[in-house]
Amino acid sequence: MCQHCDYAQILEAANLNLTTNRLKILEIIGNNRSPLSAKEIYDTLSRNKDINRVTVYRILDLLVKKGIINRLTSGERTFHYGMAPNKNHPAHPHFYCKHCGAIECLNPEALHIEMESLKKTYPGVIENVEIRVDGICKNCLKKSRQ
Amino acid sequence: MCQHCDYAQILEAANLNLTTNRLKILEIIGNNRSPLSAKEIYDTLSRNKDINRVTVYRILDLLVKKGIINRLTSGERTFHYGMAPNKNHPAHPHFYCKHCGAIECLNPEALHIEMESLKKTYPGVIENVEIRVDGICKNCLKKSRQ
DNA sequence: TTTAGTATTGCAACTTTATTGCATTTCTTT
DNA sequence: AAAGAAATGCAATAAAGTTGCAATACTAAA
Ligand SMILES: [Mn+2]
Ligand SMILES: [Mn+2]
Ligand SMILES: [Zn+2]
Ligand SMILES: [Zn+2]
Repeated sequence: MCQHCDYAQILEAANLNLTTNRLKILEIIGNNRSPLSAKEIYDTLSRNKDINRVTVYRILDLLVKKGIINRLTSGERTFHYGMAPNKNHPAHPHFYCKHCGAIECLNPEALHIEMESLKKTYPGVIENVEIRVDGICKNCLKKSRQ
Repeated sequence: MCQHCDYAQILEAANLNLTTNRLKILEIIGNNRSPLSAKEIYDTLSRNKDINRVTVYRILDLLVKKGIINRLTSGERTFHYGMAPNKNHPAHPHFYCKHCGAIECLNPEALHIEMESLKKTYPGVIENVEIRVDGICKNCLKKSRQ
C-alpha cells in the first residue's frame, strides 16, 4: 500500500485522460507489494466491475509506454507489472520462485549495480535494467523441509 | 564459435545419452555469439535435418534441467537459450534491443554484481541471477539517425 | 442543448509460443 | 533376436497477448 503516490496526478502529468479503469489499474499496481500479471489485475478489477480483459491489456500497454509502470519478465511466459522507478518507488531487483511462481520485490540496496561506466561505453542507448534473482522462496523451502 | 567446449563430453558428464539431436542443438547454442530462441534453433537445425519442433523444445528443457544451458527472458514473450555459466562461459548480462529484438551478450565485467551478501541474507535459495539491459542497439540507433 | 469529432471499451477472431498425450521408431542391453 | 527403455513425431491443446472493427462514452464547438 503506497501512501505517497497521487495516482490521478500521475496520469494527469502524463497527459492521459483520467478514466476509472486507468486509475483503478494504476492503484492496483501501485498498492500491491509485488508486481502483478495482467490476469491478476484483470481478476482483481473484475471482482467489482465489469471490464474486458483486452481493455486491461491496452491500459497496461499505455501505462508502460508512458513510463508510469514497468513490464517485468518472470521466469515464466507472463509479464508482470509494477510501478516504474520514481520518487516514491526506487528501482530494485526481483526474486522469482521457480517452485511456486511468486515474485517478490527485493530491497533496492540488495544488489547495487554500477551502471555509469556501461552507460558511457555502450554504443547504443540504455533505457532500463532488469535484475531477476531466481531460486526457491522461503515458503517453498519451509514446505519442502517438512 | 567456442573452441574450448567438448559438447559430447558435456552431455556425457550430465549422464545424457549422446544423440545427434542433443549434440547438434548444444553445438548450435554453444557456437552462437548470442542466445537463440527455440524457433531459431529449430530453423537452423531444419536446414540440414528433418526434425520436429517438439523434439527441439524437449531437448532444450532437458538441457536446462541439467544445468547445461540457461533459459533467458527477452523483453518479448520468447525464451532464449545460451550456455549456462561454466569454465569457458562466464556469467554475463545481456542487452535487449526494444527496436529490433536483438539480444547481445555483454562483457562479463560490464556490470559486476556483488551476490555474496544477498546469498547470505536471503531466506530462500538463490540459484541464478539474470541481468537484462534494455534499450536501443547500436545498429538501430544508426538507422534512426539517417 | 445539440452535434460532430475523438477517445475508450467490448467482442470475436487470431497469433505466437510452448506443452501434452499418445503412438511410433530407435536404441541399448541382455 | 527379443524385451525394455529412451527418443521422436504428430495432432491436439493451452496460455498469454494482439488485432480489427463495431459500439459506446466523453469532450468541446456551434
Ligand atoms: Mn518491485
Ligand atoms: Mn550470453
Ligand atoms: Zn515459492
Ligand atoms: Zn536493434
